[in-house]
Amino acid sequence: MNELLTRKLVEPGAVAAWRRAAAETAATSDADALELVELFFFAYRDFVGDADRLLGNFGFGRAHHRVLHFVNRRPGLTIAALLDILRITKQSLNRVLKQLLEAGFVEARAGVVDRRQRLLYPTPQGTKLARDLAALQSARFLKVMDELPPAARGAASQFLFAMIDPDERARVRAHLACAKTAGEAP
Amino acid sequence: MNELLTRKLVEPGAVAAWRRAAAETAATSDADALELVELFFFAYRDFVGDADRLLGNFGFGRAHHRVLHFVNRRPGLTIAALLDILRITKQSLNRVLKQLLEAGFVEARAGVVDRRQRLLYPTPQGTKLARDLAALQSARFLKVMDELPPAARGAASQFLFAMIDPDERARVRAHLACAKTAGEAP
DNA sequence: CTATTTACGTCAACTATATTGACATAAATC
DNA sequence: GATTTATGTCAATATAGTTGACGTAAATAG
Repeated sequence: MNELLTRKLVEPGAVAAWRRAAAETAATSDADALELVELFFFAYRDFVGDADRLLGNFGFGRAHHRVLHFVNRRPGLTIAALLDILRITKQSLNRVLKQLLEAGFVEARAGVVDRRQRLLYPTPQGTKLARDLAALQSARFLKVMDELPPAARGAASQFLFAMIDPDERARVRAHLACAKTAGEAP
Repeated sequence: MNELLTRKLVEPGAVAAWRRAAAETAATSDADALELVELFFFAYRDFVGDADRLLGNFGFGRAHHRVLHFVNRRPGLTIAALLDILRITKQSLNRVLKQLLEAGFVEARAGVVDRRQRLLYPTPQGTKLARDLAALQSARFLKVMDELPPAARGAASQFLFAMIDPDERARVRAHLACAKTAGEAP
């Protein structure tokens, strides 16, 4: 891949957007919005593709990835909290969670305050896989941030957060606040 | 929804990012990257949720949406081109495409230059549904762009494009170049 | 003009991920 | 003691995808 070519490619509707921004007429047109819709589709397609390949080696799929990821990020997570994050039914969660428990990537301990609850923790093996998966996806972001002009970097985070349903933002914020930095001492 | 609260919420890692950007030390840490991974997950979850509800009324799913969307955006698309965009097998495409054809949302005409090809076009009904779906998703982007500071708007497009695999960018660029503005006269 | 390749369709079996609905159990709470 | 809560589980079903094998008509190469 030619670097010059690559650099030149980083600007679909961005050129027009910049011109308008520069001209202080920063409205976003319907055509721009449609372009964003498609870019979001392609970006997500490639984003999840990375992890899919690694997961295949373990006989796991995306569903396992999501569970392992959030358990690793928030050790001690309850089933109810996980269901709330993933927005799936308990039957659906139970299938993949059972596999992760049996394969020894996640373990469940009875809750101390409420013994009905099952608190989920990653095993050392689970932590390692979660870290490897996170590394793949983080690498994409780190590379992207490197490609982007410094001024655009903070904007990416703002943009994604603004894309979340307003009534969901508080929940996401709470999740981020109590999340562990992945890959801490296993 | 309290406006003040909402405004305050638009800044997960963004605060830190801004401080660093202001301090001219604009490196992106692993922790920031992880946060972006999760924001991307939540943002995409909500993004597709909008359209899912409308599709349900027609007995269609996401797969139908994607096909209809790209046929509407690029009338005259061939099966091969569509397979290349969606990255699924022809068997998988055929199932949903057949349903869209039978339901009268898409029609296929034999290619003029190569009569083996089937050129796909939206019917008036298909155009309407595609437009309604696009309107839902565009609305989210338009609202987001409105929430964001003008300087961050162009960055969103740049960011998403940079998230796409480098070897895919030329293809995406070509697609965007020859795409029709959705919702043109049916 | 025959041979091969290409663009597409189709049958079949299978996997992964989700759903709804009903029922079970143990622990917490009223 | 009755009820609610947190979770597990059985069963049936839907959607979206896969691989593999085979068919057919049209374009193209020899």
